[in-house]
Amino acid sequence: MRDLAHSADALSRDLLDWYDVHARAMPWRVAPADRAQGVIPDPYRIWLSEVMLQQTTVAAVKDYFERFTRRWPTVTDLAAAQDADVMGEWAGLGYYARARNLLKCARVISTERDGRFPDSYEELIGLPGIGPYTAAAVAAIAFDRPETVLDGNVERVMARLHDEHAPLPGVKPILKAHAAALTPQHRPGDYAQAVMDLGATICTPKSPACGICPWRAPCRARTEGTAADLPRKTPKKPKPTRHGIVYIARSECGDWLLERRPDKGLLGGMLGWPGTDWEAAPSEAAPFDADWTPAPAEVRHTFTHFHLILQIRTATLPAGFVTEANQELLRRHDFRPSDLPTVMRKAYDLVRDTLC
DNA sequence: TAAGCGTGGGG
DNA sequence: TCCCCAAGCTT
Repeated sequence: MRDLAHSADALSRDLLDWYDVHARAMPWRVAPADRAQGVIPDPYRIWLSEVMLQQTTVAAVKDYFERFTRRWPTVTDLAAAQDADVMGEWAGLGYYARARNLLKCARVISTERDGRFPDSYEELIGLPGIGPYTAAAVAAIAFDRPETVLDGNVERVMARLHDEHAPLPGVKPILKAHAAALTPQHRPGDYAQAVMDLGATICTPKSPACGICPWRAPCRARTEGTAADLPRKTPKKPKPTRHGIVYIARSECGDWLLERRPDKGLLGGMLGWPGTDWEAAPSEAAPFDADWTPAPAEVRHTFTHFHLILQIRTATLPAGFVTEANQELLRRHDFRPSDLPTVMRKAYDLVRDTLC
């Protein structure tokens, strides 16, 4: 790989100068001015925010972060929480394995490390839910270690800065090397956040604002006019459409019949309505015999790798109904629709007025 | 290693 | 409407 015309020191300095002025305020972030005054970030809040931010936008995370930290102010508080409460608070944020691993990790930190987070990449990586990105991010942001973060933003910024045309994910090691070469020993925590802010606000996927970029001078893709086309990616597979049926039942006194989904797989560990598997063609699988009423509308929902069309049936639960091991009968005041993953809440929203 | 794993917003 | 994408991890 060729070196840039500008030194790594000059680049990191220019970016930190830009960050000092343009750093976005976030609930978990210590502003650069406060950091300069000696304010230290709370590793628990940095870790929690980074896990929430995996494949998730800042806008989507903010409210969840506020609710989590209000309810569980420390990692020890979180470790002591009920599984169902944590899954319920995570509902709607997606990628639910994150919530299960979050709780596992909190319990390891709480019981095996006296509630204190490790401060190095090597000790962080491999904790439940902490991979290469999150380990580097926590080490850099919470502990100001000179680790290199490589997320989608940094990949894009590096691909453009060096005009790398080879497609992701194959080119990732090259981009990581480019990023590592720029990581400074001075203020590495602020620098890590600065590169990501740059990618999120200036070096955006479409129509990047090259004219106001602190790296406009050294950027090769800007010179070549290729910025908007980078990084290249290998084409994605088309999403198939699957079908299913959910069965929403209430007892005479208003209790709701729900199921706790198995930990592994789609929506693992989350609450949901009893229903069929989701496959190419639906087949009935009612949780009990009844005169099930088809709902007039159906749920359309898209997951990471397939589209789903979900029919809904409703019925009244027979008196004396006995729940299976994975089922729960939730009293009207104990049932919070916000505890449901979005696809299940959509089904609820379509029938709630006819059942309440 | 490539596939599985959510959701909401923007162009 | 549809596709892309977002501070990735696990198996």
